[in-house]
Amino acid sequence: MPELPEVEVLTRHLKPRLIGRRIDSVKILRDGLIEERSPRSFSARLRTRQIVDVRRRAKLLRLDLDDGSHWLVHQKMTGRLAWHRQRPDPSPHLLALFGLDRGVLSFTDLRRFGRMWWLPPGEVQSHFERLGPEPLDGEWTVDRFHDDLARRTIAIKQALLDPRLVAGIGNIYASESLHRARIHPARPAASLTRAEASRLRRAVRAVLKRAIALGSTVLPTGDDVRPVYYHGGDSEPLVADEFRVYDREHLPCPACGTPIERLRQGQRSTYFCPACQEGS
DNA sequence: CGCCGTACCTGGAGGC
DNA sequence: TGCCTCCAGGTACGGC
Repeated sequence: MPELPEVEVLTRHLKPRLIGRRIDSVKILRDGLIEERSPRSFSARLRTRQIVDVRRRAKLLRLDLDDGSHWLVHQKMTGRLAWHRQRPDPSPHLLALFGLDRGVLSFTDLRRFGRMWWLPPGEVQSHFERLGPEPLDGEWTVDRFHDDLARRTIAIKQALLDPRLVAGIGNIYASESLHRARIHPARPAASLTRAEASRLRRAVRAVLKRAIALGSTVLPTGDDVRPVYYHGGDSEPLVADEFRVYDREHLPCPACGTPIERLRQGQRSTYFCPACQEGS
Protein backbone atom coordinates (compact mmCIF):
# COMPACT_ATOMS: atom_id res chain seq x y z
CA MET A 1 0.00 0.00 0.00
CA PRO A 2 1.46 3.19 -1.13
CA GLU A 3 1.88 6.22 0.96
CA LEU A 4 1.71 7.28 4.57
CA PRO A 5 -2.10 7.71 4.81
CA GLU A 6 -2.84 4.29 3.37
CA VAL A 7 -0.35 2.61 5.71
CA GLU A 8 -1.75 4.58 8.65
CA VAL A 9 -5.31 3.52 7.84
CA LEU A 10 -4.17 -0.09 7.49
CA THR A 11 -2.34 0.11 10.83
CA ARG A 12 -5.49 1.37 12.57
CA HIS A 13 -7.53 -1.35 10.90
CA LEU A 14 -5.16 -4.14 11.89
CA LYS A 15 -4.45 -2.98 15.41
CA PRO A 16 -7.61 -4.26 17.14
CA ARG A 17 -7.55 -7.42 15.06
CA LEU A 18 -3.93 -8.31 15.81
CA ILE A 19 -3.11 -7.17 19.33
CA GLY A 20 -3.11 -10.17 21.64
CA ARG A 21 -3.14 -12.69 18.76
CA ARG A 22 -0.70 -15.59 18.70
CA ILE A 23 1.03 -16.57 15.45
CA ASP A 24 0.36 -20.30 15.05
CA SER A 25 1.73 -20.92 11.58
CA VAL A 26 3.90 -19.14 9.01
CA LYS A 27 4.06 -20.06 5.36
CA ILE A 28 6.48 -18.18 3.07
CA LEU A 29 5.70 -19.05 -0.52
CA ARG A 30 8.38 -17.09 -2.29
CA ASP A 31 12.08 -16.49 -1.82
CA GLY A 32 13.10 -12.86 -1.72
CA LEU A 33 10.26 -11.70 0.51
CA ILE A 34 12.33 -11.99 3.69
CA GLU A 35 15.31 -9.69 4.17
CA GLU A 36 18.54 -10.62 5.94
CA ARG A 37 17.63 -14.20 6.86
CA SER A 38 16.17 -17.38 5.46
CA PRO A 39 12.40 -17.86 5.26
CA ARG A 40 12.95 -20.83 7.55
CA SER A 41 14.57 -18.90 10.37
CA PHE A 42 12.13 -16.00 9.89
CA SER A 43 9.23 -18.41 10.32
CA ALA A 44 10.79 -19.94 13.42
CA ARG A 45 11.21 -16.50 15.01
CA LEU A 46 7.55 -15.61 14.50
CA ARG A 47 5.91 -18.91 15.33
CA THR A 48 4.25 -19.08 18.78
CA ARG A 49 4.91 -15.36 19.36
CA GLN A 50 2.12 -13.08 20.44
CA ILE A 51 1.57 -9.69 18.79
CA VAL A 52 1.57 -6.96 21.43
CA ASP A 53 1.44 -3.79 19.30
CA VAL A 54 0.97 -2.59 15.72
CA ARG A 55 2.43 0.74 14.63
CA ARG A 56 3.58 2.68 11.59
CA ARG A 57 6.84 4.48 10.83
CA ALA A 58 6.96 6.21 7.42
CA LYS A 59 5.48 3.57 5.08
CA LEU A 60 6.63 0.66 7.25
CA LEU A 61 4.31 -1.43 9.37
CA ARG A 62 5.84 -2.49 12.63
CA LEU A 63 4.45 -5.38 14.63
CA ASP A 64 5.93 -5.76 18.12
CA LEU A 65 6.16 -9.30 19.47
CA ASP A 66 5.95 -10.50 23.07
CA ASP A 67 9.65 -11.39 23.30
CA GLY A 68 10.65 -7.80 22.51
CA SER A 69 11.46 -8.53 18.88
CA HIS A 70 9.89 -6.85 15.87
CA TRP A 71 8.32 -7.83 12.59
CA LEU A 72 8.52 -5.12 9.91
CA VAL A 73 6.52 -5.12 6.68
CA HIS A 74 7.06 -2.81 3.71
CA GLN A 75 4.40 -3.18 1.05
CA LYS A 76 6.29 -1.05 -1.49
CA MET A 77 4.08 -0.57 -4.54
CA THR A 78 1.70 -3.50 -4.90
CA GLY A 79 2.15 -5.40 -1.65
CA ARG A 80 -0.99 -5.93 0.44
CA LEU A 81 -1.08 -7.14 4.01
CA ALA A 82 -4.66 -8.16 4.77
CA TRP A 83 -6.54 -9.74 7.67
CA HIS A 84 -9.15 -12.40 7.01
CA ARG A 85 -11.61 -14.19 9.26
CA GLN A 86 -10.79 -17.39 7.41
CA ARG A 87 -8.13 -18.56 5.02
CA PRO A 88 -8.53 -16.43 1.85
CA ASP A 89 -9.16 -17.74 -1.64
CA PRO A 90 -5.99 -18.66 -3.49
CA SER A 91 -4.31 -15.84 -5.42
CA PRO A 92 -1.47 -16.15 -7.91
CA HIS A 93 0.19 -13.26 -6.10
CA LEU A 94 0.04 -14.75 -2.62
CA LEU A 95 3.53 -14.64 -1.09
CA ALA A 96 2.91 -15.46 2.56
CA LEU A 97 0.22 -16.69 4.97
CA PHE A 98 0.18 -16.30 8.75
CA GLY A 99 -2.26 -18.40 10.72
CA LEU A 100 -3.34 -16.70 13.96
CA ASP A 101 -5.26 -18.04 16.94
CA ARG A 102 -8.09 -15.94 15.51
CA GLY A 103 -8.05 -15.10 11.79
CA VAL A 104 -5.40 -15.19 9.08
CA LEU A 105 -2.98 -12.61 7.70
CA SER A 106 -2.09 -12.77 4.02
CA PHE A 107 0.57 -10.94 2.04
CA THR A 108 0.02 -10.65 -1.70
CA ASP A 109 2.25 -8.71 -4.06
CA LEU A 110 1.93 -8.60 -7.81
CA ARG A 111 5.28 -6.95 -8.46
CA ARG A 112 7.06 -8.62 -5.55
CA PHE A 113 8.90 -5.50 -4.38
CA GLY A 114 7.49 -5.85 -0.85
CA ARG A 115 9.80 -7.00 1.95
CA MET A 116 9.61 -8.27 5.55
CA TRP A 117 12.16 -8.26 8.36
CA TRP A 118 12.44 -9.90 11.73
CA LEU A 119 14.54 -7.81 14.10
CA PRO A 120 15.80 -8.87 17.52
CA PRO A 121 14.99 -6.70 20.55
CA GLY A 122 16.62 -3.28 20.34
CA GLU A 123 17.46 -3.36 16.67
CA VAL A 124 14.37 -1.61 15.44
CA GLN A 125 15.71 1.88 16.14
CA SER A 126 18.83 1.38 14.03
CA HIS A 127 16.55 0.26 11.24
CA PHE A 128 14.74 3.60 11.33
CA GLU A 129 17.87 5.75 11.71
CA ARG A 130 18.04 6.91 8.13
CA LEU A 131 14.44 8.07 8.14
CA GLY A 132 13.59 11.72 8.58
CA PRO A 133 10.82 13.09 10.79
CA GLU A 134 7.20 11.99 10.58
CA PRO A 135 5.33 14.78 8.77
CA LEU A 136 2.45 14.70 11.25
CA ASP A 137 4.73 14.88 14.31
CA GLY A 138 5.80 18.04 16.10
CA GLU A 139 9.47 17.37 15.39
CA TRP A 140 8.93 18.32 11.75
CA THR A 141 9.12 22.06 12.33
CA VAL A 142 9.17 24.86 9.77
CA ASP A 143 12.72 25.75 10.78
CA ARG A 144 13.95 22.21 10.35
CA PHE A 145 12.20 21.85 6.98
CA HIS A 146 13.43 25.20 5.67
CA ASP A 147 17.01 24.51 6.84
CA ASP A 148 16.99 21.08 5.18
CA LEU A 149 15.70 22.52 1.91
CA ALA A 150 18.40 25.20 1.91
CA ARG A 151 21.08 22.54 1.37
CA ARG A 152 19.41 20.93 -1.64
CA THR A 153 19.72 21.84 -5.29
CA ILE A 154 17.09 19.32 -6.47
CA ALA A 155 13.53 20.31 -7.36
CA ILE A 156 11.14 20.69 -4.45
CA LYS A 157 8.96 17.83 -5.74
CA GLN A 158 11.92 15.46 -5.58
CA ALA A 159 12.94 16.78 -2.18
CA LEU A 160 9.50 15.87 -0.83
CA LEU A 161 10.09 12.28 -1.95
CA ASP A 162 13.40 12.02 -0.06
CA PRO A 163 12.64 10.08 3.13
CA ARG A 164 15.63 11.61 4.94
CA LEU A 165 14.01 15.01 4.72
CA VAL A 166 10.54 13.96 5.74
CA ALA A 167 9.29 10.38 5.77
CA GLY A 168 6.21 8.87 4.19
CA ILE A 169 5.36 11.23 1.34
CA GLY A 170 5.05 9.50 -2.03
CA ASN A 171 4.44 10.49 -5.60
CA ILE A 172 0.71 11.18 -5.29
CA TYR A 173 0.68 13.28 -2.14
CA ALA A 174 3.81 15.19 -3.22
CA SER A 175 1.93 16.52 -6.26
CA GLU A 176 -1.22 17.15 -4.23
CA SER A 177 0.66 19.03 -1.49
CA LEU A 178 2.50 21.31 -3.94
CA HIS A 179 -0.76 22.20 -5.64
CA ARG A 180 -2.39 22.99 -2.33
CA ALA A 181 0.59 25.18 -1.39
CA ARG A 182 0.59 26.82 -4.86
CA ILE A 183 4.28 26.05 -5.39
CA HIS A 184 5.69 24.95 -8.75
CA PRO A 185 7.14 21.40 -8.51
CA ALA A 186 10.30 22.32 -10.46
CA ARG A 187 11.35 25.10 -8.10
CA PRO A 188 14.81 24.39 -6.65
CA ALA A 189 14.31 23.25 -3.08
CA ALA A 190 16.76 25.85 -1.80
CA SER A 191 14.81 28.67 -3.46
CA LEU A 192 11.79 28.34 -1.16
CA THR A 193 11.39 31.21 1.27
CA ARG A 194 10.58 30.45 4.87
CA ALA A 195 6.99 31.50 4.22
CA GLU A 196 6.76 29.09 1.31
CA ALA A 197 8.29 26.27 3.33
CA SER A 198 5.73 26.96 6.03
CA ARG A 199 2.89 26.95 3.51
CA LEU A 200 4.13 23.69 2.01
CA ARG A 201 4.49 22.05 5.40
CA ARG A 202 0.92 22.99 6.26
CA ALA A 203 -0.29 21.70 2.88
CA VAL A 204 1.51 18.37 3.32
CA ARG A 205 -0.03 17.91 6.75
CA ALA A 206 -3.51 18.87 5.59
CA VAL A 207 -3.40 16.58 2.56
CA LEU A 208 -2.16 13.60 4.58
CA LYS A 209 -4.63 14.18 7.40
CA ARG A 210 -7.52 14.48 4.97
CA ALA A 211 -6.62 11.16 3.30
CA ILE A 212 -6.38 9.46 6.70
CA ALA A 213 -9.71 10.93 7.82
CA LEU A 214 -11.34 9.62 4.65
CA GLY A 215 -9.98 6.17 5.41
CA SER A 216 -7.86 6.01 2.29
CA THR A 217 -6.87 2.47 1.50
CA VAL A 218 -6.34 0.25 -1.50
CA LEU A 219 -7.99 -3.05 -2.29
CA PRO A 220 -6.21 -5.99 -0.68
CA THR A 221 -6.65 -8.31 -3.63
CA GLY A 222 -3.21 -7.83 -5.14
CA ASP A 223 -4.79 -8.27 -8.54
CA ASP A 224 -5.04 -4.60 -9.40
CA VAL A 225 -2.09 -3.12 -11.19
CA ARG A 226 -3.20 0.45 -10.81
CA PRO A 227 -3.84 1.47 -7.23
CA VAL A 228 -7.50 1.61 -6.30
CA TYR A 229 -7.99 4.09 -3.50
CA TYR A 230 -11.13 3.75 -1.43
CA HIS A 231 -12.71 5.58 1.43
CA GLY A 232 -13.57 3.44 4.40
CA GLY A 233 -17.29 2.86 3.92
CA ASP A 234 -19.05 0.51 1.52
CA SER A 235 -20.44 2.94 -1.01
CA GLU A 236 -18.03 5.77 -0.36
CA PRO A 237 -16.41 7.47 -3.33
CA LEU A 238 -12.87 6.73 -4.36
CA VAL A 239 -10.28 8.83 -2.60
CA ALA A 240 -8.88 9.35 -6.08
CA ASP A 241 -11.97 11.45 -6.81
CA GLU A 242 -10.51 14.00 -4.42
CA PHE A 243 -7.13 14.21 -6.11
CA ARG A 244 -6.83 17.72 -7.45
CA VAL A 245 -3.95 17.17 -9.84
CA TYR A 246 -2.61 13.63 -9.61
CA ASP A 247 -3.35 11.56 -12.74
CA ARG A 248 -5.48 14.42 -14.11
CA GLU A 249 -3.41 15.62 -17.08
CA HIS A 250 -5.49 17.85 -19.43
CA LEU A 251 -8.40 17.93 -16.95
CA PRO A 252 -9.37 21.31 -15.47
CA CYS A 253 -7.73 22.47 -12.25
CA PRO A 254 -10.45 22.40 -9.55
CA ALA A 255 -9.28 25.81 -8.36
CA CYS A 256 -9.03 27.79 -11.60
CA GLY A 257 -10.04 25.60 -14.55
CA THR A 258 -6.66 25.66 -16.29
CA PRO A 259 -5.73 22.26 -17.77
CA ILE A 260 -3.45 20.24 -15.48
CA GLU A 261 -0.01 19.50 -16.90
CA ARG A 262 2.34 16.57 -16.45
CA LEU A 263 6.10 16.79 -15.93
CA ARG A 264 8.82 14.13 -15.78
CA GLN A 265 11.08 14.51 -12.76
CA GLY A 266 13.60 11.81 -11.93
CA GLN A 267 11.72 9.24 -14.02
CA ARG A 268 8.48 9.94 -12.14
CA SER A 269 5.38 11.84 -13.21
CA THR A 270 4.48 15.10 -11.51
CA TYR A 271 1.10 16.77 -12.05
CA PHE A 272 0.52 20.46 -11.48
CA CYS A 273 -1.55 23.48 -12.45
CA PRO A 274 0.55 25.94 -14.49
CA ALA A 275 -1.64 28.83 -13.40
CA CYS A 276 -1.96 28.17 -9.65
CA GLN A 277 1.64 26.99 -9.30
CA GLU A 278 3.64 29.69 -11.01
CA GLY A 279 7.32 30.29 -11.33
CA SER A 280 9.86 27.55 -11.86
C1' DC B 1 27.49 14.53 1.36
C1' DG B 2 24.43 15.35 -2.85
C1' DC B 3 22.73 14.02 -7.31
C1' DC B 4 21.58 10.90 -11.03
C1' DG B 5 20.53 6.76 -13.27
C1' DT B 6 19.43 2.08 -12.71
C1' DA B 7 17.58 -2.07 -10.72
C1' DC B 8 14.06 -4.80 -8.71
C1' DC B 9 9.07 -7.12 -10.93
C1' DT B 10 4.54 -7.91 -13.40
C1' DG B 11 0.97 -6.70 -16.31
C1' DG B 12 -2.31 -3.28 -18.41
C1' DA B 13 -2.95 0.32 -22.02
C1' DG B 14 -2.36 1.90 -26.35
C1' DG B 15 0.00 2.23 -31.00
C1' DC B 16 0.82 -0.19 -35.25
C1' DT C 1 -4.62 -11.15 -32.76
C1' DG C 2 0.23 -10.14 -31.72
C1' DC C 3 4.13 -7.50 -30.75
C1' DC C 4 6.21 -3.47 -29.00
C1' DT C 5 6.93 0.38 -25.87
C1' DC C 6 5.63 2.96 -22.00
C1' DC C 7 3.99 3.33 -17.48
C1' DA C 8 2.60 2.30 -12.47
C1' DG C 9 2.36 3.51 -5.37
C1' DG C 10 9.00 2.81 -3.38
C1' DT C 11 13.64 2.54 -2.11
C1' DA C 12 18.53 0.97 -2.30
C1' DC C 13 22.75 1.15 -4.57
C1' DG C 14 26.80 2.42 -7.33
C1' DG C 15 29.26 5.94 -9.73
C1' DC C 16 30.61 10.56 -10.11
